[in-house]
Amino acid sequence: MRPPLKKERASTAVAGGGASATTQQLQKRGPWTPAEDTILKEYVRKHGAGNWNVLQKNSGLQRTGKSCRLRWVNNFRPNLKKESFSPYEETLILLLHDELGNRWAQIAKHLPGRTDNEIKNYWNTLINRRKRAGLPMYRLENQQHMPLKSQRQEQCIAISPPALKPSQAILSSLPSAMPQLSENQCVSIRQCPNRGNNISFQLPYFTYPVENCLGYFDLGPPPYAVTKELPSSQFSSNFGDEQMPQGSSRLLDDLLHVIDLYGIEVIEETLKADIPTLVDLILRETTAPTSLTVLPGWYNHSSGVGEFLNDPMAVITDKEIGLDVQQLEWIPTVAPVEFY
DNA sequence: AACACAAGCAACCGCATTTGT
DNA sequence: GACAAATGCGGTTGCTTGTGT
Repeated sequence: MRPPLKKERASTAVAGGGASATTQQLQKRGPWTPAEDTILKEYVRKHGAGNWNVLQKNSGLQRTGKSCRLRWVNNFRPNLKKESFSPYEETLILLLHDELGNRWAQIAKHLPGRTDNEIKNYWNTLINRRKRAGLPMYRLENQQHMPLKSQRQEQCIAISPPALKPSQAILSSLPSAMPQLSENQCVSIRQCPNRGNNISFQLPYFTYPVENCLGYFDLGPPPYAVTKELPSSQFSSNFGDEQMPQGSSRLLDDLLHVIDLYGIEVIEETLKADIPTLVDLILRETTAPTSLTVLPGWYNHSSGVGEFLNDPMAVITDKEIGLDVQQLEWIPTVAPVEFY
């Protein structure tokens, strides 16, 4: 049985905002009926949207002007989209929320055909889902905030750039049961306190799910894990001493995914005004002489992993860091890795 | 089949801002 | 400029629907 309602909706209840209690007591509340919708649409067709209180007085609708406006804006406004959010729209919401916060109306202006209400609902659903799953929120203030450089120095023995471009020695050392790395895929080797399904590198910015881990080298405790490089880790490392711009690495991954799908013009056109810092950094990085190259199909949406290839000259090999992979014991991960 | 619970979404409420007089 | 009404916005509620037991 559902819990007792805190406040039952009643047709005689006093609604908020504007009109007197006497007037409000006559107003109908709750879900709109098809008949009411027809009256509303017909009135707006004849007289246009706006003057909602006049509409309420002249149309015969027993609804407040506010209620009429809300019903129109959220359901009958021209060019409203009815389908679910696309991955592009979802990404835009994440990015814009990171920049603008809970300013739903501002966010909605960047998503034609979408209402602030549905964006707000989408966000709240997303947040609740992540809470239930025990996942962190996207915004930086919800994470431990440290400059990336110091994180790397403390936590990693090798991280991009230079990424560890697998040499033939590494490639040939992979057991046949493991998915094969291609020549141009980048990996990192990091200390890893544990193995199995719950591995985490315990970095504020990077929490690698198991599918990003290709396997482990035993160099003596602790074990070292080999991971595919997320786009953001490749990308952000080129910022030098700069801190990560607003947004988590996952957020940057999502944005790079958008660029991969729709081209860099998309972010220039739609996001430049809202998140200039992040967009500027991306534009700078992607147009610099030693530009990074997004490989086609680097992003696997289902697993959330991807590849981002550095300038070939910036990549070092296992030999260059003196790692003799032939002497290492290779232990496959529990879960197979999806490759593309 | 009946019930309990969770999730998603439409609508409400109160406050802030804008517009009209 | 002062005031009132209209409109817009964001937080919240509670209804509907789906799923598990």
